[in-house]
Amino acid sequence: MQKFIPINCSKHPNFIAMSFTKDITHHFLHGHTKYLPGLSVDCIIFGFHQNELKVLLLHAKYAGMWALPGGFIKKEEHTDVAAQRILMERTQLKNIYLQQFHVFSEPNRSTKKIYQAFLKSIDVNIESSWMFDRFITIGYTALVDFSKAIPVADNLSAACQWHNIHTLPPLLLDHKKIIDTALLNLRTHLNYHPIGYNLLPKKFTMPELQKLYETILDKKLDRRNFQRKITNTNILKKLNETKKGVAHKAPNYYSFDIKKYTKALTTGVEFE
Amino acid sequence: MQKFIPINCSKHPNFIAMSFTKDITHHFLHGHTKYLPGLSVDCIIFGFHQNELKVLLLHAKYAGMWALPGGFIKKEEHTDVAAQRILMERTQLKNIYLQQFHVFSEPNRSTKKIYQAFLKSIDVNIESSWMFDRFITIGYTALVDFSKAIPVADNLSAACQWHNIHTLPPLLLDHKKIIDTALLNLRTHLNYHPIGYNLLPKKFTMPELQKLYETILDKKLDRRNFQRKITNTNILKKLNETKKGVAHKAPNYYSFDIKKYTKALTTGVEFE
DNA sequence: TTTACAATGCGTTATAATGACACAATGATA
DNA sequence: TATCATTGTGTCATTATAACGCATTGTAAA
Repeated sequence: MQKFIPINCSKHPNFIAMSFTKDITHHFLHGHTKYLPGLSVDCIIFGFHQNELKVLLLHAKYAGMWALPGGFIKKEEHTDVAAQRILMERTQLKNIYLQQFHVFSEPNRSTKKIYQAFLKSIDVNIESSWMFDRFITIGYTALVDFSKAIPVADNLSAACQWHNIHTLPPLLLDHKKIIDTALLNLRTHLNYHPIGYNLLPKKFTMPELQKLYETILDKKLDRRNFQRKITNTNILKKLNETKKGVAHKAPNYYSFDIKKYTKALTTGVEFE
Repeated sequence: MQKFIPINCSKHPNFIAMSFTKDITHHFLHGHTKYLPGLSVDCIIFGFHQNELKVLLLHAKYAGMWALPGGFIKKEEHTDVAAQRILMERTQLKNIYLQQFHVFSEPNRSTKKIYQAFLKSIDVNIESSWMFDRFITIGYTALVDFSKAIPVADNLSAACQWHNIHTLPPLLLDHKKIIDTALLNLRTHLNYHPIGYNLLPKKFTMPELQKLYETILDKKLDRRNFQRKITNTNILKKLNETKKGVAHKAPNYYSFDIKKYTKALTTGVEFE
């Protein structure tokens, strides 16, 4: 016979589940004392890996489907700070390029039924909750270095994973539309601002940078014209180092001139 | 001696004030049953008149200063619809170009003290109200035909007037910052999208259109190059009509080719 | 060791876009 | 009828862009 372990003890086999249930219940019943009601932040976290543009998604336990990493805004918190906090919790990264791009406010933006079914499934009985309300969400775009981000799921999610922008799974609510809008926004942004500092490693080759642009714009660019245009923006520093262990001619390494890059972020550079 | 008139009667000299007090009290005590809490919409309504870019402002009774026309979002309302509603109430105009551009969420965005002083001044005693909370606001930019708009104040305002963008009075809270952001946004927008359809009368002359661009961009443009660039966008129709009663050579009238204009709004046109 | 190869780095050329400016046409006013 | 500020159209030099050529490089196959 199994030895008795008090259910409050972390060694009890049900401990995680019990703590989870307790947390969930508390969040549904009392979350509104900590967070602003009816308003959330969703982060579209873009990464670049193996020549593919990726988005970080959570597999929501309560919905059985994928969703954008999001969260709520504390009573005295700036939404930008809330977004930074959420981004940090999901990727372990600080000081990341992050920018609000659109507010989504369809009147039917509510997961009430989904939450109710979920709560029933875990034997939690909650009649009413702030979480059942309609939510208006502020979309934030983040660009992160894929190799540096460490995806971490929240307690309502079973997984936190990168997904190819072109092969997205079915998504919660209007999250597909939110991602589409974010991508369109990123493309427009790309034409008038430098990009890449947050998406590429410290040093990178010209073909890698070009691939990034091609991936985001979803079209081929002329190799030689690309090099000339990018070089003319003056945001790059050519390093005295070539990539090793590659077939054919080894490409040179570059890094961003962060001073000029930052300046170009505000003043803008024409790209195409 | 003055004849007695029941205070509920519209002929009573205090009627307007009484109704006003009643409306205010109801709004502060029960507004949260109709509107989403802590969230508002502010409209930056741009107009163009006598070669000046104008913004529509309200003189807030409760603050004794000017403020942006704004309002709240109904429980089941899209924020775009809320903005349209507010715009319509202040200008009597429907189907206006309107676009959200930024969310403002400083933690200190609250007019609690201002409201409390105001309520005290009109002998209304309200201890707590949803209106005392911190508000996050969604900024919307509207472009309207100055000559068609009919400014109407709301019941919390003493006046609704156009103000020159360069000579703005002191403004409530962060409203100055909101206008600045809207203007920056408008300038950026101008470079890649057609503009003018909502800011000019149906027919207009080339110098008038140029003045609009110059006013928004706040710089001089070459008359001849401007004409060529605008003409090349193909969004104009040259009318067989010249402006009458002007000294010197009479300029031709133009109107927008609304089909091509609308297309250019989505696909974009380069301006400079 | 030599050669082939695929990718890189640096050009060239034709075309289009841009900025600066010239000049004739216009039409109310003197 | 002459004046003149303003408009409409055109020119030209300069710059930006797209399309493409070719030598260089370093690995891998011959």
